[in-house]
Amino acid sequence: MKIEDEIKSTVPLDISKKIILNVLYTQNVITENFNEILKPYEISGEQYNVLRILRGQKGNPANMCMIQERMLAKTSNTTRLVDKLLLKNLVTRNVCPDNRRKIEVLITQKGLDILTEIDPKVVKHESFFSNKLNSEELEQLNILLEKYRN
Amino acid sequence: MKIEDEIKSTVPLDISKKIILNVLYTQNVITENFNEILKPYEISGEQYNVLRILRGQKGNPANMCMIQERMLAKTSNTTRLVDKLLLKNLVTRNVCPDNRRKIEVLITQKGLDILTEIDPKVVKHESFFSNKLNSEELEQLNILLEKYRN
DNA sequence: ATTTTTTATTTGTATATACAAATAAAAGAA
DNA sequence: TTCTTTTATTTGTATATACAAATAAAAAAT
Repeated sequence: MKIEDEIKSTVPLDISKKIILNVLYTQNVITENFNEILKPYEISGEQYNVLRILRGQKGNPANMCMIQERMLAKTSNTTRLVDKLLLKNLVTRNVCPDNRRKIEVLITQKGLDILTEIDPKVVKHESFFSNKLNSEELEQLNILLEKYRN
Repeated sequence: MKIEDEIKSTVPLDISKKIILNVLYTQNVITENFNEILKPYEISGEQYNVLRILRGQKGNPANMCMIQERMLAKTSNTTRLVDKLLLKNLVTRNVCPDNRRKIEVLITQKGLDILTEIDPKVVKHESFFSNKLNSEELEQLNILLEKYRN
């Protein structure tokens, strides 16, 4: 479906506006779809993102700054996301002994187990969208998005 | 900058995941940039979106359902967005005489004036991104996004 | 050694998202 | 006409975003 139809636009839009709307709308579709996957696990998309970053640390603790700069939304409030994960025992949080300003955050086994359970569903989610394009188109879309953003 | 660098990914990502992250991250960049434009006018991106929809009605009142289905984020809470706009006298809200379940929302002259002031900045914002691609690439990006989303 | 600046994190506040439940009027069925 | 269903909107609650200000420890400057 064309973006004009998705937002029931009455006037024709120029290509610059269509692309902006298309990126914003596609993000919404992806996110809504992903939220459905996460619902049974009672974690939000941003909380999942933090867990994924922590797993990527492979046992090394992450501090708040590190998590922040790896987040997609650079203005996410990492403190409060970690608070929520802590309540669910999916992470641990301790003051760094070398630098008492820093906080060491680690994913727990329970956190790792949840990610392992979600993993195949994430792959399916990614395929659901990417299957609609052939591999050449996928590469092209990725290149164009990066060039568009600069 | 490649998406892996933006999120400081340590492991190589496959193309399906890269595109998802790229769409989500590009949306964040576009939105942050657009928020900067709106800041002096003290309206949010979603409030701007409602005003834009109301202007598109060309004097005909819009009801909540109509606004909702024209929004980019289909789960936006239109009632509360209109509440905020009402407080700033940018819209009017009245019960529809023909169907007392429906609400007629209209943009005020003050609302139209603000949009007129913002218009050239929106064009500049759109160009800021689209200037990075030639017209063939723009068409291609638009087509690929729509095909990707289905 | 004390003061200033920088760095890391937390807290506060307004707005928005996501989703469920409540309200209330209109339309349709018995 | 009365009851039931559908439609349109509002309200409640938890979470997240956006941004500014506060806190506090480390590093640098005097």
